Amino acid sequence: MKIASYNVNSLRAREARVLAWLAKEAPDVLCLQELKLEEEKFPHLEIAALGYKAAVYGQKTYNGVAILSRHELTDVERGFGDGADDPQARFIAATTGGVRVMCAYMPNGESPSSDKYAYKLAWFDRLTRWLAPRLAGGSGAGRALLLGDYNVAPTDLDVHDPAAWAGSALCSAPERAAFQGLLDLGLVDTFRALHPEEKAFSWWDYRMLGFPKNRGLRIDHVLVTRDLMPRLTAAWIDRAERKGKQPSDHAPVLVELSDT
DNA sequence: ATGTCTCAGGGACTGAGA
Repeated sequence: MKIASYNVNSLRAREARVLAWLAKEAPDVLCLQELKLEEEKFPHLEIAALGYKAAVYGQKTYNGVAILSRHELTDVERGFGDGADDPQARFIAATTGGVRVMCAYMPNGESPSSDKYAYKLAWFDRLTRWLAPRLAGGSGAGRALLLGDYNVAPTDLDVHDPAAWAGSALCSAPERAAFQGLLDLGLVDTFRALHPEEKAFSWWDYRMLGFPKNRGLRIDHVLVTRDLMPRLTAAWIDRAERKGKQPSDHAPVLVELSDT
């Protein structure tokens, strides 16, 4: 079972490219972030033509997430349902192919002095509180994945120039602590588990020749429950998808799980 | 070197967000 996550930075601007990637890569499940459109504008027909069902949580202009799957999608949850009155569409979960898939677009945070940074830390706290009871037990609790654009580089190994990024949003200690808080719930960073020493990135700034100079960060992650780890056979970043004409600023990240 | 991309509003460009 191949499961992928891809921040597309506008599905409208990237539709042909994303559909071509989906057809070529043929994952069982694909989580999308930064759709930047309402569900009414989601290309349901084109996605269905490739053999996928879709659960969408959209929003005009910003944010927006979706889960695509070759299998049925059940028990769809949009947002945390925690009464926070948050209009930002950043989280969707569904059960498919025998696993619980949770797709997230974490806030960027801008800079530690920004209101957006406080929102980011609060959002991680809401996610952690939402997740804790769901991973604590019950049927299926042990077979779950949390994947998406975390907007956090967990360690300096995930940063092209740690000194330049020290203390900045995406790399600051409180954000890394929030990321660790998710691991403490019993989740594992799949890429790092299989590639403990590898310096690899999933996002490169459009500016300053970020990609040609490989000045990137690893901020897109596939976390899985410890119960799923014995099934994990591969975890990788599709760096080639960041090349070519009109790419997203992110590359897709993927994992392969054996069937049993 | 605040250097790119995307969107909305409004109908050319500016500002926001990343």
